[in-house]
This record gives sequence, structure tokens and C-alpha cells, in this order.
Amino acid sequence: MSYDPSAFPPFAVTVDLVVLTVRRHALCALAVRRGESPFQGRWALPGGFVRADEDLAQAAARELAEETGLHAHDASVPVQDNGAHLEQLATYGDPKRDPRMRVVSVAHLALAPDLPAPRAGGDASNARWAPVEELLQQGGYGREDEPMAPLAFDHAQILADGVERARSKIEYSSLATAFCPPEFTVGELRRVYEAVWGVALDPRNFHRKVTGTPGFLVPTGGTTTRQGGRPAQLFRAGGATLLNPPMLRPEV
Amino acid sequence: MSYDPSAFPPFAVTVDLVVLTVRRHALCALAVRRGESPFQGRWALPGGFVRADEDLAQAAARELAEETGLHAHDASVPVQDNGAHLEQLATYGDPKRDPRMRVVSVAHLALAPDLPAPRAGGDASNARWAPVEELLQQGGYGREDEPMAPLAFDHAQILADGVERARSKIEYSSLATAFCPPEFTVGELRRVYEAVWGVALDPRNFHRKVTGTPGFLVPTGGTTTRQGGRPAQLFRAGGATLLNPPMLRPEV
DNA sequence: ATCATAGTCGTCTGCCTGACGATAAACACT
DNA sequence: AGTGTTTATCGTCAGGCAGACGACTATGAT
Repeated sequence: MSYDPSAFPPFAVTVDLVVLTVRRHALCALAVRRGESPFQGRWALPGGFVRADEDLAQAAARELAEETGLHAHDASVPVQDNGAHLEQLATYGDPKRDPRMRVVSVAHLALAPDLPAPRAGGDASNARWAPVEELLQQGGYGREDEPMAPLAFDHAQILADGVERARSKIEYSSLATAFCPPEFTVGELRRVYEAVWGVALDPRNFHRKVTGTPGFLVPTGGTTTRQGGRPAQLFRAGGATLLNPPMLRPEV
Repeated sequence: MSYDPSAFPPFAVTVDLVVLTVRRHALCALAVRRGESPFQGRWALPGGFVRADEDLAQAAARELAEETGLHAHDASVPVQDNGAHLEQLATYGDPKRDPRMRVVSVAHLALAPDLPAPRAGGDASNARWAPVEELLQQGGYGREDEPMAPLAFDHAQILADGVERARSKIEYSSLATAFCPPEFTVGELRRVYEAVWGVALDPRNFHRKVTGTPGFLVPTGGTTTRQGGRPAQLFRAGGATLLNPPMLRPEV
């Protein structure tokens, strides 16, 4: 426990982001193409180095804004603008995870409503929303049938952990609303659950459940027809963050 | 995203440990007394620097062994010796959390059965099991009425996060068995839940619940009387890690 | 007008939970 | 030996919630 300098070898610390959204009924993650070695040309999660005077959450919020333009709202700020939810996911520090040097990466999870096309330094061809199954299956094919190699570094593991966190967290928290615009219908919220869990849910039981959970949804009074069919009531996310009772993910 | 060396200031990376156990019906955490500045003489969580060739989990397991003699079993090793459960908790990286230099600490959570006295470099007076409420309440009093200052650094926050993780995780996982010896009775397991949650549970409903949850408990055939009263069946932890249905923490 | 689509309200049944009575098997007394 | 105390274990019962599913409503498309 002495502070002999040889006792604490220098590390580089980065933040990596698992940014999830729901597009066209599929859970998608933001991927950027690497412009340099190692893993040049491969897809990776967005991220970057933590600056000397920066908190980890600040660094993650900064990277998120740089990559997507999203303004993250911390848990401390209850503002419900169209910012994204951002939370720490886990930290990855295998000595060999980066071949160049010792890098410890603090991964963060961001949940965002469906967004316009991403931007990565202004170059749209180097950033894309991709369905998570596509990014996680090895040897799959990406957009335009270009052969897709696995994600760079240990990013496949990080993405898998982030997806699993999101899947379990929408069970007992109101986080699914982070995938929705400020006002949304019960049907849109249901399609979020269906996309994230990859299951079909009974619209009638789902409606009863979410409208019956105190603090989950607050009706705004308005109605809308967005998908054809009977107009639906519009809701806003209620103040509750923990759902009681929780939403139950169907067995297998 | 360039690798200009000025872009990645050097960090020190440490692991801190929240080691929890249940002693005398109370949830206790391991605390060590700091021998040097800053916070000299104050209580802190055990921890230390990650070595150059070490994974984060390895570093945490090494520190745990050094402080307690416990042999941590990773999630990958299903062995149920009297090792402790060890998992990553969260990472703390406020630029000012250590006044000397930029330190990022990857906190880990360990759950252990009741143990003999702790050792901290062979000096027992510099390590103790303390009830978590005692460590978390500011200005409380420690053993032998010595006035107790708050934990060093941001360790009160880390401990609070670890306790909250343990409280919620025993709801939906079989982790409560990590607080028990290899063989235990339903009553002992119930007292673990009562200590961690700080509530009283109905023995009859608890017995029905845990014996009815598939994969949670496996009877060993033996019986024991450890607290007086009728002998109880002995159980071993079953293979299930996720409880379905979960244990429900009583409302406030 | 008719159909397709989506939303909303009800009903019914089975399961789980919490509250709690009753019995069983040990120990500590007298 | 008998009595009380403690802990373990089994049962019962009522209330609530979830899944399955029928019925009705309100819009747009043809």
C-alpha cells in the first residue's frame, strides 16, 4: 500500500458507448467505422479518451454529444427533453484488450429515441445504426451486403452486456420511455418492449398493465393516429423510475 | 480520436472492495484503517493498485485474498467451496476523488459467509467488520466508543452502492446463499434475507417460497440443530442463479 | 359501404402471496 | 417425567395479479 511510483503503472482510460435505439421494430446500436489501426476499417462502438479534468459521466456525455448531437440528461437532472438516458455500464480492463497499450474502458449505456442519421465527425458513411443481432453475430453481413467482421476490440462483449442490461432494466424501471419521444402512445411503448425483448406482447394486457402501474404514464389529454387505426391517447413519462409491480418478460 | 500522447493523460487504476457478510443478524462490511496520508487513521474500504499485467477481476480477487484469505470463485467457476462471490460493482473517477493524483477506482462487491476475524497485513487492529449502518452514518461511534469519522475518499458512496446492489440482487438471484456456509438451513437463509433487507419475514411463507423455487435449494439429506428447537433440514445451493419467481422484498 | 388496422374495456381462470392456525421435534427447566 | 420455549414444517384461506381472449370503438383505405 505504499505509493512507490512503480506500484501504479500508468493506464489510459477511455469511455465506450453502447447507444441503443429502436428503429423499424428492431433494437439498434450505434457503430462507427475505425479509421486507423488497429482494427482499421472495422466497426466499433463510439468512444474516446477521458480528459484530465473530466469526470467519467462527463466524458461519456461529451462523447455522446459528439457522435449523435444528443444532450444526455443525467439521473440528477429530471428534465425530459429529447435527451437520452445515460448510465454507467461496466468497466473492461483486460491487459490485452488493446494491442498498443494498457487501456481501461468504462463503458456507458445510452438509450435514445429514434433519431435522424448519425454523424461521426461529419462523415455519415462512418457511422450507422445497426440491429444488434447483426452486430453481434459473427461473420454476418452489413449494409449493402458488405461482409461484416466482428466488432473491434472487445466491443462485441460490451455491446452484449449493454443489451442485456437494457433488456432487464426495462422490466423493473420506466426506462423504456427513454426510447420514446416526449409524447407517445401505449402502442408505441409496447412496440419498444417488443423490439427490445424480441417477443410479441398482448396489446390488451399490456395496456391494462402500463396504465395501471402508478407513476409510469401520465396522460397528456391529446390523441393521435400515427399508424392508422383508432386514435390513441398520448402519454408522457410519469415521475416513477422504479415500476411496482414490474413488467414481466415472458418466459423464453 | 488520434493517438497523440497528450490526448490520454495517465491515470492510476485501483480496485476497491465492498466485502459484505452477515454477523450477529447484521449486515457488515470489511473496513481497514488507513496508515498514511491522506485520510490517515480513518477507516476505508480495502483496495489497491491494479498491476501492469493483471485483469481487473484478478486484481480484485488478489486484494480479497490478501485482506481476508478468501478464495474468490469467479462466475466461470461453479465450485461451491467456502469462497466468496465476487462481481464488479461500478467505477468511480471523479478528478478530485483522490487529492494526490488522478485515480480511477473499479469497485467490486464480494459476498462472504461469516468469517473469523479479518487480517490486514497481520495487524488485526487495522481491520474490522462493521455494521454497514455504522459505517454509513456520519459521526457515529465505532468499536470501543472511539469517535468514527466518515469513510475516506468517496468510500461511503461506494459502500452505499454496494449495499444497494446486494439488497436488490438477492431478490432475483440466488446470491443470498453466498452469505451462508456450504450447507445451511432454511432458517439461516431467512436470517440472511432479514439482515440484508432489515426486515422480518414470515418463517412459514419464506419456507414455502424458497423450497418451491426450482433450482434454488437442494436438500442434502442431513439435519441439524444450530439454534435450539426442532432440527432443520440441511440444504446446499442449487444450480439456479436466477430465481423464478423472485423473492419479494416487502414494501417499506 | 366494407374491410383492415389499432386502441380500449371486460371477463374468467389459475397462480402466487400474505396472514395465520396447527403440529412436530428438539432443549431447558423443575 | 412433565411443562414451557424455541424453531421447523405443513395447511388453509382470501385477495390480487397475469395470461388468454371476447367485444366494441374509431380511424383510414378500397
